Amino acid sequence: MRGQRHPKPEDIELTRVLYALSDPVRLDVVRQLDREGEATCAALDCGRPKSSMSHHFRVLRESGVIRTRTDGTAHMNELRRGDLDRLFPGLLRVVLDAPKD
Amino acid sequence: MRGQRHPKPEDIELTRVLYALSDPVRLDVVRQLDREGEATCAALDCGRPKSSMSHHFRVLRESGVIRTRTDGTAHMNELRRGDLDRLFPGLLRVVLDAPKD
DNA sequence: TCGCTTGTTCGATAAATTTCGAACAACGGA
DNA sequence: TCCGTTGTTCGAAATTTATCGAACAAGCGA
Repeated sequence: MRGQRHPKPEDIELTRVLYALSDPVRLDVVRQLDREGEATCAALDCGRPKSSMSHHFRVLRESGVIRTRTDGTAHMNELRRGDLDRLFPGLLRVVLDAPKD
Repeated sequence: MRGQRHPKPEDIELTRVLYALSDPVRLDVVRQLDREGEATCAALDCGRPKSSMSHHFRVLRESGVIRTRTDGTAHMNELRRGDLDRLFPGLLRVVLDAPKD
């Protein structure tokens, strides 16, 4: 439960971001974060065990899609909207507006 | 070298499209098709063997990103711009405008 | 029809991902 | 300090993907 790795904006790669978003569970997390702004991991479980969700959060985090902040024992997650909009203008909007598969 | 499977527009799924685009080789193919409109598989090899490229073309095709038309012994590929723009407006533009990783 | 060209398919191997229980670590409150 | 909560990390198994040579298929021209 240590400081997580977040890529610097200039290290965020399109292919990794697309990959991170290409999973239904992770996409669902992104949609929830869009609606709710911020949320703990627990609040976002998609019916999966903690260890599974932890994996998905890591993929999202290391690709640069979300930022995780430690708040007590909880981890607050939020979209890196600013960075993503700057790097890939419109991507987040397209993905969030798309009909759920 | 048979008739290929192309998903109907209503069967194109966002997560599959994102996945298809999340590979550097495939993304490169998409960029070339954007510039050149249409191209044979051979014209698009990225230094990989035919069998490898054939795999990538299939992923792109079955996800709905490209359409492949048989022309003699050659296969002409093109982006499914219309379908993609209708389903996920802006996605193609964002991806094509993004700086190459 | 023979042969060349273009791609697909098969098979096998290697690598990466996903999943999830169990153990561990950090924090904060009683 | 002890304990409950929140997540991460570890390990292992199952699945999926990527790669690429070799064999195959189809169209076209000589």
